[in-house]
Amino acid sequence: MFEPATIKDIAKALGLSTSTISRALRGSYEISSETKTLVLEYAEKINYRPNPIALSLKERRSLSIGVVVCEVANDYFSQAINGIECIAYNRGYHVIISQTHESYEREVVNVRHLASRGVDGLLVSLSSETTDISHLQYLNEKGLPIVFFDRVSEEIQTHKVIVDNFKGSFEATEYLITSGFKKIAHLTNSAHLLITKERLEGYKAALAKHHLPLIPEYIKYCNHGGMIYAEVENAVKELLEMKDMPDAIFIGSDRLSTGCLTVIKKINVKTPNLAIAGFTNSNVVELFNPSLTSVRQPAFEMGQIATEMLLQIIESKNPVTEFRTQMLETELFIRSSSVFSEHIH
Amino acid sequence: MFEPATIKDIAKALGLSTSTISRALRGSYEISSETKTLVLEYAEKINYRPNPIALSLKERRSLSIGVVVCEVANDYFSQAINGIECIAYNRGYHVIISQTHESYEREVVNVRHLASRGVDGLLVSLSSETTDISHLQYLNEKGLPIVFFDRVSEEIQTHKVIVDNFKGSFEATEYLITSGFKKIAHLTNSAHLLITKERLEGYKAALAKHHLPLIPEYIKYCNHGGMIYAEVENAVKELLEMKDMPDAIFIGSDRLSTGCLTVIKKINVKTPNLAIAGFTNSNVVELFNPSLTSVRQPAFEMGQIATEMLLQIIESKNPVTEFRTQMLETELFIRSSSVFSEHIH
DNA sequence: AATATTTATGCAATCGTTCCCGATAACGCT
DNA sequence: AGCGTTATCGGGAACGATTGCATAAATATT
Repeated sequence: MFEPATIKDIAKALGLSTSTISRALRGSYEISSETKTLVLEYAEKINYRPNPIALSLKERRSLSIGVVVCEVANDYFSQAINGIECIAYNRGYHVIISQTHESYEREVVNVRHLASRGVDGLLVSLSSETTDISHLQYLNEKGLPIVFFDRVSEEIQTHKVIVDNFKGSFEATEYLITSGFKKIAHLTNSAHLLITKERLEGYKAALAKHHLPLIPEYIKYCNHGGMIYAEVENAVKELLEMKDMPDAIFIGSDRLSTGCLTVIKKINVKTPNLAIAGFTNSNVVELFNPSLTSVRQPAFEMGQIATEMLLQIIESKNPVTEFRTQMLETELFIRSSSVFSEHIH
Repeated sequence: MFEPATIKDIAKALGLSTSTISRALRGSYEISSETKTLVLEYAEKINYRPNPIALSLKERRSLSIGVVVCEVANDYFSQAINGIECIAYNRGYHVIISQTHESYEREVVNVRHLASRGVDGLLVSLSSETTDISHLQYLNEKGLPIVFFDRVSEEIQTHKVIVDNFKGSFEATEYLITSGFKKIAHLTNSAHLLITKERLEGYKAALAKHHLPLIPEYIKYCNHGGMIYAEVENAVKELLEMKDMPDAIFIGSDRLSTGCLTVIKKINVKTPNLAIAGFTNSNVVELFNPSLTSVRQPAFEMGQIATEMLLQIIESKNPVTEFRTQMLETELFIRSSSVFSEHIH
């Protein structure tokens, strides 16, 4: 089958020892230049590539990092992975991606799998089901570098990359309010997630600032983060069937934003005065109808920063004990979905 | 740092040899049941996991497969990767993803990188720039299993998963024609790709069947597959600025479809009678405005089938010489973008 | 010419695991 | 008692690459 050339093959062919070959290939000063060129030319000829697996075993590292996300078919995460891959490949690392599909159990399995596979570090964005993080805590304490991005854990001390969820949420909600909407619902992810809490707080703060009442029935959680369509449909329907129906919905997650629009389109409810704003990283959000005022996260950049942080830990000589949490800004893109005047006339 | 327990640690702790431990852990018949339980219990206690890197070196396999696509932030490919991951993880394989960003050079680098990293096989969808496939040919001849999906090469004999591009293209074009459109342009990917040729043929055949002229100026290629916005913008503008402007555009690729809609929206051209149909796997295509009649590929299923094919080659005892090309059907989703009556009144 | 130094190379251990052998008992059979 | 058989375990060589140490030859120094 597939048998790449080894250092032994070169040694045998040239009548030298493997150590000489190894040194010649790495350009060691102890090897005569004639031998060096001899070895290099032959290696080139037979297209020799060092076996990274053997190197991993010896060097006790794999030059690969593991990524744990809920799924790749998601605008935010696929963009973040782009950023991760961009940095990782430049620094000679492979990226191994695994998806939890928002399941705690799959998260545990994947994390263990990656760790035992010998990744040098882990980039993690928690699943919406996860409350217990001992599987990560254990590995982290054992010395496996971990960096969180977006969906972080407060219980583990390590580098983290997040956005200012409170502010992003506050701004979007306030924008709805200043556009004339008074009854703003909040459709959001699982309550376990820190991002959910932070975004909820931003929403609450905006209501409070403008002296609007906080109506608990207006807040709908989707524990599967929109992975199950029925869950989103139920939540949206419940909002639209309330006797005191909201006039706007602020949505706290990427998948729920598109999910909510899909539901509204599908059930074909006449919602002339319903404004919608939400977190999403869709590149085609301006094409949506009903349109969507969006809060966009710098996904690509977050992936890049998280990867740089991880590689810093991995490649650091002495154990890293000082950790930082880098917070980036969201961007608000205003579209007609939340312009009150467009709806009333 | 991170130092997992090894078989040697167990051997030393229990006063046995490494061979005995190895055999006990694998349940060999030569080991007494007392020793077995002793070893198993101790291994459990210290949470022993076999080192997959050492195993890879010994077994000459890595239990990982490489995936080469243009990018993951693309509806079709992220869905296909979902299918790939689904099968691979169930069979105990890791998935290593690399992106070419439609660059031939990056494709060569990534393929070499993956091969030298010791993946057991490769799932490939060619970049739009690729014409020379000797980098894959070489590895394939050396015995590295490769399976193509979607963007396949005719020059390599191996398993392939495709859709009936001709038919999908024909149906969509014919639908535009029977909806009353007579001047149908074709915006498509790089001419190098087989899918481009097949989709062009389907388009041509539909025109021919309905006795419509084939106008060469109506066919626009985007050699970067839509990765560069300006390329798409130019192509669309050229179409819209023709004196005999087309009344419909049929688009041959996922990214170009959304790209084209974005251009039309952005340049804010009044196009009341312009119908648009195109290949796309967007899950939110029904939200688009202008709307888009879409040809959808069974991406998830294609990923699954390709992975099953690859694992079949990898795990086969004797060299596989009989290869098959599995062709799946596309699905046409009709939306108002291409309903003539909606535009004329 | 004898010794010191430099130059160029090989040996062997190492990483964690498996597996082909050999070794050592205990046991059964004639 | 002598032999073969079986059960149970250890030794050591792989897998591919690196590297400290030893060694040999060549050259330089006194």
